[in-house]
Order: sequence, then structure tokens, then C-alpha cells
Amino acid sequence: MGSAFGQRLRELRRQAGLSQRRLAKEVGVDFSYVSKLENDRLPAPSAETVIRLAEAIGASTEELLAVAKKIPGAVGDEVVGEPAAQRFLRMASTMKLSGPEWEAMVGKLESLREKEPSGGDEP
Amino acid sequence: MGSAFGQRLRELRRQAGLSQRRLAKEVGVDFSYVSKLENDRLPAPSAETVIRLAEAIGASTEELLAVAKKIPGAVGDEVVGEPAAQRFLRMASTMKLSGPEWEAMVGKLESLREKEPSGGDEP
DNA sequence: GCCCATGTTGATATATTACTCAACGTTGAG
DNA sequence: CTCAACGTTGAGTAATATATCAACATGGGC
Repeated sequence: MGSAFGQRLRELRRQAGLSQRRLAKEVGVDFSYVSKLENDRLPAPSAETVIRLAEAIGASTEELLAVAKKIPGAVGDEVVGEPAAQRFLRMASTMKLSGPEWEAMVGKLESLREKEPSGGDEP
Repeated sequence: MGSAFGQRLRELRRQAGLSQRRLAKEVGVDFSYVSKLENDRLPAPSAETVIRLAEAIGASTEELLAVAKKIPGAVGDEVVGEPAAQRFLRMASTMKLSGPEWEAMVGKLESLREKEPSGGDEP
């Protein structure tokens, strides 16, 4: 199982009509690096570089981060400070949550705060 | 902003009645490493070492992982492959979820699968 | 034929992570 | 005193992450 990152990057770059060199220049990396990424000769780049790549080719940062299996440092650092967050992640991992299930959890997250903050802590 | 990891590790180790050398031996690291960790002279260890430390001192792995701000590789790799998971994490991060809110999300996770699988398509 | 834009490859560089090793200081028991 | 267990410190190492640089190959346009 290759990382699939390279293949997807190549697809998206071509859809954007960019050469490797042009893309590389826009995101600020060496063009040969892009080539190696597309051929899976090197592991996926840092989350920050993945994000710049996604932006340059007009793709979803979340999709590209997902295929790269990277978490932006800021997000990770912010999230993991709570023991309950650790529990949540471990459970989600062992349950192997599907995409739709994750979507459902996003929905729960939204509803967490959009309902009246009247003071009660459980509905 | 010290990492707080060192202080907590020291507390827990003392509660467990272990010397630095004894603990180090049990988890398989050098004793001087434990000393530096407790004095915040070095950043928190890898998630795997944090877990072994927690086990050796009889503490909650989740608490120690949380103060170390580390995610076990297995968990991270499992979780981040879904774009929706990336969205979830980013939202959770910007919302700065509190402990109780994370607990609530754990509850949602549990209820996700314990309710009748009415249309089950796999045995 | 020559150029030049594109893509590929091998060797190498730099930073960070995650530690170890050797030496030194302190304190209480015998 | 001395020695033994405990703790602290400075320097160094090994592995991984994250790339760069120089060189080469290919195909289309003039």
C-alpha cells in the first residue's frame, strides 16, 4: 500500500493545469521534491506544506491532509491537552469511525455550542 | 510556559514510591533521562514512552498523554485518514473544547453504535 | 540540430526527536 | 570517614522528518 498521496497530488496538480516547477515555486519548495512526492519516492511533506500545496492547486486542504495523514501542529497541540480528548481519540481509533460517522460527529460539535448557553450543562 | 509534564511525572512517581533509577529501569530508559524530564530540561518523551511511564507509576495513560500533549502513533494514523476527521479536529481546535465538552463527545461516540443497527448490511 | 520546458534520480543537507553516556554533587547509614 | 543510593548536568548520538542541489532524460517547436 503506497501512500496514495503522490497519485492524488499529481491528479490535482494536472487538474489545476500547473507544471511541477510552477507548483513548487508557488509553495516554496524545490521542484524535484514535487516529483518525488508524486512518485512516492519520499514520504508526504509536513502538514504546513501539504496545506500550501492544497491551496496552490485549489484543492480541499482537509482532503489532502487526510491522504497525507498529517495533522497541522497547531490543531494537534490545541486538541490533545484534555484527558477526555485522549479518550475520545482512542475510542474513535478503535471504533474505526467511517466518513459519515465523522460527519455526524462534526454535526454534534456544531450543536454543542449553537444551542442557548443558558447555563445548564446537559440537555 | 513550562510543559508541566515534569512536575506531574515527579508527583506521580513519588506517590508510587519509586526512585528515578527504578522507574527508568522499569520503562527501559536511562535514569538521567527521567531526571531531565522531571526538571523540564528536555521535552516530553514519545507517546509510547509516556504510556510506559504511566503504567509503571500506576497512573492514567490518558492523563499523562494529555499533559505531555502527545498522541499515540497508532491512534493518530488511524484517525486522520478521513477528511471529515480533519474537519472535526480543526473545529475542535478552534472551538477550544473544554474537558466536559470532550466528555460529551465521548458520550456521542458511544451512542453512535450502541443504538440498533436497523439496516445492518454486514454480519 | 538546438533549445528549453518538463519530469526523474542520486547524493546530500539540516532540524528535530528521542534519547544515552560519563561525570559530578548531596545526603544519610554504619 | 566512606560508601552507596539518589538526583543533576553537559555533551554527544541515532533515527527520522523534511527537504535541497546537481545531473540527466525526453519530447515538441523553430
